[in-house]
Amino acid sequence: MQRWSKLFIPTLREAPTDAEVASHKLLLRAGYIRQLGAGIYSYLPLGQRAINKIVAIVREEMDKIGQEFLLPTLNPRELWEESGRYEVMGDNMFKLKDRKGAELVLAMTHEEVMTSIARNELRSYKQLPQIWYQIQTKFRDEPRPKSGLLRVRQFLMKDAYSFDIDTAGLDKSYDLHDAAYRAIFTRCGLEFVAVEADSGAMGGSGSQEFMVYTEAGEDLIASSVSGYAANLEKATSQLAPVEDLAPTGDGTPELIHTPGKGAIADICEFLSILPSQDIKCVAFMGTRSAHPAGEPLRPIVAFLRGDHQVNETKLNAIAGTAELRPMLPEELALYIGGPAGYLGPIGIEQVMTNGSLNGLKSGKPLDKLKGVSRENAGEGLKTIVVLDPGLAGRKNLVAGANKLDHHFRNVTPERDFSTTLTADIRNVNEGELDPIGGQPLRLGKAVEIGHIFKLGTKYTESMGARVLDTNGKEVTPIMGCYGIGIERILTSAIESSAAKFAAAGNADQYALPATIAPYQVVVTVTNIKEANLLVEGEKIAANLSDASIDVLLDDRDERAGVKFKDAELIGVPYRINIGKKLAEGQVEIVDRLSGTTTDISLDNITAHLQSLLTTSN
RNA sequence: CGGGGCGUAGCGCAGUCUGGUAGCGCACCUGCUUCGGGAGCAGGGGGUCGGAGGUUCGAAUCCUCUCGCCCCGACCA
Repeated sequence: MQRWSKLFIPTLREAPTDAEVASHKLLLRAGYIRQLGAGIYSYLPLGQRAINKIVAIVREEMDKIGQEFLLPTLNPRELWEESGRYEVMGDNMFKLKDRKGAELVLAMTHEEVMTSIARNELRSYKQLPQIWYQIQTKFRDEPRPKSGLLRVRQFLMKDAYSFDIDTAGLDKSYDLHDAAYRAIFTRCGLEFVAVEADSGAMGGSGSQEFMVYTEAGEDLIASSVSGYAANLEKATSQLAPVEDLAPTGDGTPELIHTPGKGAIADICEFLSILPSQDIKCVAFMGTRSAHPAGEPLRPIVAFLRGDHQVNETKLNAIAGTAELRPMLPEELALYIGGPAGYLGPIGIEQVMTNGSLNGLKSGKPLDKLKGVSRENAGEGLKTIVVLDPGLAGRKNLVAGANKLDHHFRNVTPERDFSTTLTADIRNVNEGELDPIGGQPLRLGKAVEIGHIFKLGTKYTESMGARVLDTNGKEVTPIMGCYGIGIERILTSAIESSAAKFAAAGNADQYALPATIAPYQVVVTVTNIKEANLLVEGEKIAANLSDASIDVLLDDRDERAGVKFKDAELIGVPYRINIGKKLAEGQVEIVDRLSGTTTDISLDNITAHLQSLLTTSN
C-alpha cells in the first residue's frame, strides 16, 4: 500500500500548449512524464510504474520462449560498418567520439551485437535454435519527433532475435513470437490487429506488424473481423459487381458534346450515370528511386473507376518510381493529348510496353531499355499506362475524349485502348468487403506496437556467422527479429481509452487496463478530518494490499472533488470511495472502465474487487 | 531539410503594433471559514521577459544574429 500524501504525483490542471495528442496531454497532466527536449522524456514515478508493469508482462511471456540479455547501447562504429548499416542509417543514428577519438554510435537496434555474439559462440546445429531478447533503450535521431511518446528519440524496446538452422526452424521461432505477442498485447488490454507487412528486399518470407487503431497513429490500415488486415498501401477488397451501360449507336466509341462537365460528378449527372460507370484519369510525372541527376521525368497515366482514388504508393511500386507529381497542362497535352477534365484513354500514343516496365523497375539505365525514348519529341519518354482491375472486363464506359468539352461513350478497355499493364493502384474504401472473408473493411489510422520479421541471413551472412549442420557442413544460421515498443503500449492504451471516453462525451478522460495501470485501485478517503473515514480507509487499503492488490490510498488533506479528479487523471481503473455511506457499513466501488458505481458492504470489498480484476483481465 | 507558429513565474495567458522599468488566473506558503466533484476571503513568496549583440536617456516591446520547442510536409532501419 502506498499513501498519496507521501508520493510525488504532480498532476496538472491544464496541459502545456505543446501537447497535441490525447496521450501526450494526459501523460503530462497525470504526472507520468515530463519533457526534457524534442523527443526526450523523463518518466516520473507514476509513468515508471506503468512502464514496469508492461515490462513485467513482456518479460514473463518472453521468458516462456527465449532468454533475456542486456546488450550495450554504446557500439563501436566498425560493428555497424560490417553489416553495412553505418551508411544505411545515416543521420538517423547518433554518433560520438570517445576521449581517444575512437568513433562510437548509440545503437538503434541490436542485430549487429546479437549477431556478433552468435558468430563468436555458436558452432553447431546442436546449439540451435536460440531465441535471445532484451528490454532496453534505443536511440534514433528522428528527423521529426512528435506526438509525445509516440515518436521519440530515446525509447524502450523489447527486441528479440532468433537463430535457426533452417527455414522450418525459423517458421517455428516466428510462430512462437506471434503467439507470445498476442498474449502480451491481450494481457495489456489492447485491441490490436496483426497486419501483413512488406517483407521487403531482404528475402524474408514473412512479416507482421501489430497495430492499434488510433487517430494519433501514423499508419493507415484496413482490417475486418474475418482477420484480414493490411496497410493501406497493400490492402485490396472485393468489388461489388457493377452493371455496365448498354451500348449506344453501333457500340463503338461515340463522341458526345459535354460542355462544362469536366468534373466526374458533373458528367455523371449530365448523362445520368454512376461514377462507377465512368473512367477517371489521373496523370503524374514520376521520378525513379536512385534518381540520377538530369534523368527525365517519367509520364504515368492511371485509369480507374470514377468513384475510386489512386494510391500513390501502389502506383509508385507498379511504375518503378519513387515520387509523383501531377502533370502540368503542357505535359497532359504531350503525353495524353487532352486538357484537364476531359482526359481519357483513347488516343494516347507511345504507350510503354510491359517488358520495358520490368526493366525500369529493376533499375536498368534508361539507355538500356528498349522503346523508352519518344523519338518524335526528342525528349520525354513513353507513357506508362496503368489500368486498375476495377475497370478490367468492363464495357461501354464513359471517358474523357481528350478534347475540350467532349467525352466518349461506349469505351471498352483493351478493345478501344491499350495499356502497359493492369494492376491494383487504388485505395480501398471503408465498408468494402475484404478479399479473404468478405467482411466489411474498417479503415483508420493506427500505431505500430510490435513487428515480427523473418529476417533471413542478411546479418549472419555479412557478419560471418556459421555453424556446422548434421553433415558437418558449414551453414549460415537463419535469423528472425522481433520488436515491441514498450512506451507505445502505454500510449496506445491511453489513446484508445481516451477515444472511448470522448465518444461518450467525456473529454480528457481515460482509464488504463488494471494490468498496466500504475495502481490497480485508489482508495479515496473523502475527508481525512473525519477520523473514522481515514481509519477505515487505511484498513481497507491494508486488506487489499494483503490480497496482493496494488493499492494507492488517497490520504491527502484535500477536498473530495480534487481527489476524485486526480484519481481519474492518473487513469487507475477502480476507485473505492470511503465517505458518508460508511455509517451504513458501505463504500462505493467506481469501475471507470464500465462507468458504473456500486455500493459494497465492508466485508465484501476485497472479494468484489478481486472478481472485477479477474474478469477485466 | 522545406513551410508555418510559439518562447514573459511550475501550468495557462495578457502586455510587444504605438519603448517609460512586468501583470492576470490556476498552482505554491500563512490564517480563518468550508468539506462528495478541481472551495471562499485575507495576506504572502516566486520572473536574467529563451540567449547574445545593437539602437536609445531608457528595451519584454525596435533592429541583427542565435538557441529551443510545437505543428504540416519530406523522412522513418
